[in-house]
Amino acid sequence: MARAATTSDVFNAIAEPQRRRILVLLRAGERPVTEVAQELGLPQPGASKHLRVLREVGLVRDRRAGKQRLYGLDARGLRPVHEWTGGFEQFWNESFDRLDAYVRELEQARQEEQP
Amino acid sequence: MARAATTSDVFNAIAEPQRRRILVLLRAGERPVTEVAQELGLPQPGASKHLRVLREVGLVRDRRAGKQRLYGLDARGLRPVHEWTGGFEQFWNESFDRLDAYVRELEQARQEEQP
DNA sequence: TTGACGTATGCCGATATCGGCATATGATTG
DNA sequence: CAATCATATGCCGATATCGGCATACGTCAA
Repeated sequence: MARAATTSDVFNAIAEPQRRRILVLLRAGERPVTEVAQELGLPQPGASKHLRVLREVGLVRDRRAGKQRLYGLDARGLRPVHEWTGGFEQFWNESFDRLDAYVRELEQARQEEQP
Repeated sequence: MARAATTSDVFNAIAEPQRRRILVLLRAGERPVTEVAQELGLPQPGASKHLRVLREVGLVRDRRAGKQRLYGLDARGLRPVHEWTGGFEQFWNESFDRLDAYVRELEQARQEEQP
């Protein structure tokens, strides 16, 4: 192993809790950094930085509105994530069965230990 | 800001490309570390470490099988991610509209600049 | 222009991360 | 028990990350 991917990809962008909160907040509509920071209880520079990351991966767009800069959601980038996880949907339920099978195997193995 | 969440949560676990590859591979069935490493072209220690992370967040289970230790998928943990992203589904399409609106705004603003 | 507001950036410290390598630990078989 | 195969760990280096703080930059209004 020798260092690999980091930020600048959607999976990483949403790995950060604060950024997830920001995205959720922006579902309610565009907002200037200040408001984001305030509503989430974040320092302004922090909010700014997170928004930068989100912008770089394309999850957020910004537009000037006079003195302010409004940030708005662009959720299209989340679709791949949704689809990727969706690829495991059939396993969510199956997992239980597998777990059962596994447990049953254990039981059996234990019984065979002391015949 | 002062340090926050890291690994040990599903979002972070799947932020790593290699780990995503491992999960996909395990959809095809249980495998010992060696096979995972081999099929993905990873060094064994590397594979072991990634599997450890995946195990810690519960995306993977392991069971002994004689000399080997078989790793199997437990996709249940991916469900929250799927659902979280699903919460933005309605915005995937809407985003286009917003983009259009945004572009239109720009046009208008530009025209107002040179009347 | 000067000021005032809104926002981004730079630098720092603390801490994780991932990969590579060597090696320890575990289990099985002879 | 020794040898062997399977797997996990430890340690390292390079690099990111996130947060905090101060401060630069940008834009508008008087």
